[in-house]
Order: sequence, then structure tokens, then C-alpha cells
Amino acid sequence: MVITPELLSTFPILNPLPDAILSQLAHQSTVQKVARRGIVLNAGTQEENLCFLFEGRLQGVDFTIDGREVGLYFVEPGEFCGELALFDDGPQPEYVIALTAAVVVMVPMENMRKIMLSKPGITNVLGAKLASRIRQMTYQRSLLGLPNIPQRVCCQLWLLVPEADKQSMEKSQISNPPTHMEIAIMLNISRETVTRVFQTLQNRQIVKRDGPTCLRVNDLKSLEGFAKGTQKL
Amino acid sequence: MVITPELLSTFPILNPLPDAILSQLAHQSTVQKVARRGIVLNAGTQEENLCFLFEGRLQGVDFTIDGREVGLYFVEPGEFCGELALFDDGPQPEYVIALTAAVVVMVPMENMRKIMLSKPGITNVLGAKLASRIRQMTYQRSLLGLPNIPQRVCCQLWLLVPEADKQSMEKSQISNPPTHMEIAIMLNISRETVTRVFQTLQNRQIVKRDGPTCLRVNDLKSLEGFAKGTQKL
DNA sequence: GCAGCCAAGTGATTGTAATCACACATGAGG
DNA sequence: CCTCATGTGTGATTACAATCACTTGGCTGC
Repeated sequence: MVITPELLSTFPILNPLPDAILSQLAHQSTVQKVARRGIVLNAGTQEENLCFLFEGRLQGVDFTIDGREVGLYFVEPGEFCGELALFDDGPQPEYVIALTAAVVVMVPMENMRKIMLSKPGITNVLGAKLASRIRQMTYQRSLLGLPNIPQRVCCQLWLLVPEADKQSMEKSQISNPPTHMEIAIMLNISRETVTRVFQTLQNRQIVKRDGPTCLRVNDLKSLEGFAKGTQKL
Repeated sequence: MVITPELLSTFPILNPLPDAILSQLAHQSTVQKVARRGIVLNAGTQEENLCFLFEGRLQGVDFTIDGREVGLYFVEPGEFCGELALFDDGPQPEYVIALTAAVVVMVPMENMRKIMLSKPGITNVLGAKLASRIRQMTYQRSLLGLPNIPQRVCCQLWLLVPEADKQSMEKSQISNPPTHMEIAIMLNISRETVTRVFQTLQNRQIVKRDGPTCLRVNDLKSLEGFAKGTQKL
């Protein structure tokens, strides 16, 4: 598969760049197909690529001292990851793995850094990205503080509901939902516990599995209630 | 108390700035004494000051949906906080409170932003600061993944040991250590549990209280062992 | 078509930290 | 000096999620 400037410009952060730079970047970048569970970015080493997600879903993961997996964040199509080194030349602190088969565009860090230097606008956008990452991590940390585990799960589920559907409060659906295990490591709970919460939600017709690639949310109101803590599961 | 350019230049990030800019900043900034438990930065609103810590120790804290306090990070003298809005103009996501009586220098966000624009070097340093914050949060998140609670406490304690002393592996001390409660909210555990771990450490002569403002660490090796998980408490 | 693998479902058991309800110590401030 | 607030120490009890040990179900690839 060949990388066109048009393809690059589908990524919000690259979109404002002039065509000349985009086509240059397009030449230097590579497309990679990653299998489910495949490693996209390695921890510990200095990454030489910025990773743009075209299709699929990624997850940033870390490990505890005793080897347990810890889930940090999800990456959705149109987003990118691995940008930390752009700012401090340090090693990538966490792994990024593919939760589904995914297509990513790898843009060499060096080229990106040059663009950053010449285009303050891009620096600002990248800075804003770091800032939003911190906001997200702060929120995720506050989730971990919830002593009520089912509520924690509902909050995470609520986060996965598309923003558009949250307004209308009609039925919604989550495509390619993370596995129970993937949710479990994000929330610091066991896989079985996630399963049991899902069982309860299904019994109450709040969510419903629709094949392996889709989770229907039939009762957004209730889900929100459990997430916000106004109703107890 | 009056702010001199010299005082500002004691902060590593401001140090490289030319004297002219420093004296300008000095005029625009204010010193504030904050009482223990006093609020330094408010969450939810857009902060108009960058906050440099001169003396004391601060803590970034957030709250869960159900109102529990969550500890995010500590701020040590020479460091600063509240820099998120510089990048995305968003609201401050977390509170910053004083753990001890503290002296802070408040630098108006607007002025700092101007300097950022004119001095790419400063932008880089600020970007690096965000990056290091993400690294710190990632590490802290991995701590929360530890199922062994005493180990979690020891890790946090180990983090508070001055870097210099970690090399020599001699006795060390932590001045103005956080209270048990402050540690508890960082680690998502109860205050009593922290107390009990400290009891065990004291019984084994690994740490020892030396007045309310100092915690002596007599056996760094053991503490490290517990933190890394090579020994069990 | 079957083997093998991974995700998910489920019951039984257990450990362990949260919680509650105190007591005590210390220091600040009127 | 006494009071109050705050931090710490401690036992008893309990709840609740982790863990273990399975089974089931669906998909993939040979």
C-alpha cells in the first residue's frame, strides 16, 4: 500500500501542513499492518517512529514490577502515539499493542521533529496532545479511586460509547469492544470480575453482545446512572 | 517579600532566560505564602498563573465521582505546576494543595505564554516537563497495579528517598514526609493500612520517626528490597 | 472436519484490606 | 492553661474481589 499526501492529511494533526511537506513525509513514511496482539511500539527503547493509527484500535500498556499487565489508554483511528520522545528524546515508557488487526502509518521521528521546529503551529498541536494525554490519565486515575468496582466498569464502558450517542441518549453500540481482559487491566481488576459485571448488565438488558465485533448498549440512561453513581448495580 | 530576577533564576527552567526578561517577569509576578492544607491551584477553572514552588511541598490531588480524594503527584522546591493551560488553554484538571506551609511564586500565564512563543528553547523545556509528567504518571499507575499493598507503600517511600542517598546506600532521611493520609490517597489504599505498614517497618528498624518533620531511613537496602519485591514484608 | 487456542462464563474458596470505632499524642491558638 | 484539630496507633469485624479450576463456545488454520 502506498502512502499519499491525501492519506496523511486525513489525520487532524497533519492536515494543516502544506502539500509540499505532506508529500515529503509521505515518501519517508511506511504503512504497517499489525496483527491482533502485535506490538506497535516497544517500551524501554527510544522509538524512531511516530505512529498514526489508520484502522483498528491500539492500547498503551505497561507492566508492574511483578510482571502484571497494566492498561493505560486506547488509541482510536485518526489518533497517534509515541510522541513523547519528540519532546525529551527519552525512551518510550510504555508498550503500544494492537487490540484488533490494525493499519498504522509510521512517520520517522527525526522528520517529524524537523517539522516541529519549523512549524510552531505543529509544536502547539503536539503540546496540546501531551496536555490532553495528561488530562486523560488524570481522569483514568480518578476512576481507579472508585471503591465500587461495578461502577468503575460502567465508567469505562461509558467512556467507550461514541460521544455523538451520549447526547441523544438513544441506543448505541461499541464496535470492536475491548476484551474483558483488556478492560480489566485498565481498571486494575480481575478478568472474572469484569465478566460478572457484564453478566449483570446483560441480565438487566442494559447491554447485549451482537457478535464478537459489536456490543449494543440498549439502555444508555441506566449505564450513565451506574457510571455516575446515581444508581447502584 | 520582593521578587528579584536572581530569585527567579534559581528555578532551572527560568535560569537560561536573559536578565532583561527575568526582571520583567519579576515585576509581574507575586510571592504567596500558603498555609498547610491551603489551595494553591484550583481545579475546574482556567488558571491564570503558573506556580513555582520556592519552599515546602505541594501535592496535586483530584477527586473521584463519589468524592474521594485521589493523590496524583508531589511538587518539590524548584519545580513548578499548573503548566497544562499553557498548551491547550484548558481548565486545570486537578487541585494543587500545600502539604506544608509553602512559599510560591505566581507568574502570570499570559506573560509566560509570550515568552514561550518568543523563546523556542523555553517551549522545549516546557514540553519536556509535560513529557516527564506523563512518565511519572505512567510509573505511578504501574504502582497501583501492584497487588501486594506493603510493596506499594515501600515503592512510594523509595521514591521519596533523595536520589543522592540511593547511590551510597547508607542511611538516609526524608524531611517533611507526607502524612499517612497523603500517601494513602496516592496509592489508593486506606490510611490505616499505611499506618500498619509503617508499624512493621519501624518494628524492623528499617525506618524511624525523628520528630514530626523527619523520617529516618536506617536500612535503605531492605527498603529497596521490599520495593522491588525481592523481599516480602 | 478436527485440533487448538483464546475469550468468556461460573462456582467455591480464601485472603486481605476497608471500615468502624475508638484511644492517644502533639502542637497551635485563644 | 485548656481546647481543639490533626495525625497516628490498634483491634474487631466484614465485605468483596482475587484466585483457582473448570467448562463452554467460537474461530482459525491445517
